[in-house]
Amino acid sequence: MFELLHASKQRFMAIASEFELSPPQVMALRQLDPDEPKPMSELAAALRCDNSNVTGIVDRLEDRGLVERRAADHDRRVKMLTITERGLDVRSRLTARLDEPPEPLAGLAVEDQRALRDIMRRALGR
Amino acid sequence: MFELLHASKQRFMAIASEFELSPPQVMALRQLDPDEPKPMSELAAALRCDNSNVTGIVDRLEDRGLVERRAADHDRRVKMLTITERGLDVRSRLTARLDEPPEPLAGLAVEDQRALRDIMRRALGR
DNA sequence: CTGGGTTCTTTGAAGTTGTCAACGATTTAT
DNA sequence: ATAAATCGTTGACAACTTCAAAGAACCCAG
Repeated sequence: MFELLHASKQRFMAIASEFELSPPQVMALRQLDPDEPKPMSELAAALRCDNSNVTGIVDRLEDRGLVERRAADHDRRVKMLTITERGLDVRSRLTARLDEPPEPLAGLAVEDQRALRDIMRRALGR
Repeated sequence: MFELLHASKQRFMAIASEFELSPPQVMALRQLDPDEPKPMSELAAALRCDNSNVTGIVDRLEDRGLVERRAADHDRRVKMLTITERGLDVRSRLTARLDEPPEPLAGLAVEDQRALRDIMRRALGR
């Protein structure tokens, strides 16, 4: 189990660096819904980290033109995050890459893959 | 899958902070064999990070008296890492805690757990 | 045995992540 | 209208990470 987790982490970081993104930046991009702008605090909650941390992460994503801040209509304190066109392109290639079955699992028999999927569903409660 | 990884990471960090250790410190302690001193470079390889990185991590473990550096007999350049008595105590409690089945998996039926174990073995080539 | 190249660890600089406390702007409740 | 709560930012600090460069020790000619 530990082994698998470590391998997955390595894979994740390798894919992240393919796009010259740090792991938290990938997580942020992943969380951002292309159709639905999301406030900073919501992203912080999804990432389970402090609000002030998200400030820096978004700063760097914005510097690369992948994300945009915009003041919300209903409350000028909150900043809504939207993905730019470039961000969308990166995001889609990134998620495609991440959704590929990881190498150790890809070699499994189809029946094993199905069994694994079903067990996972039961474990996570759906 | 992603969900499970994220949950596992949270669990790992929670257990690490129970012992007031950072994740890399836990990884280092885990890698260290209580019976067999290991050189810094070997630890760096196991952790898949730069040698210079290990210096700092071991510094902090040594400050807490969990680990000791000792010059190797055959080559005074290499520093062998040994676990102190306190380190051994922490390490054993830590691994015990980490080896407990994670919550989402503990609730599975015994047959599912076995099937999962078998599939994992096949995936990792045993 | 002496010198040059190699290897192991450390140091320093730089960048990212992470937390906490404090602040400014804004909103909400009294 | 004033006070309290909320959102994002900033600043301080600690840890991790990598890279380049240095120091110490080793090894191998010559």
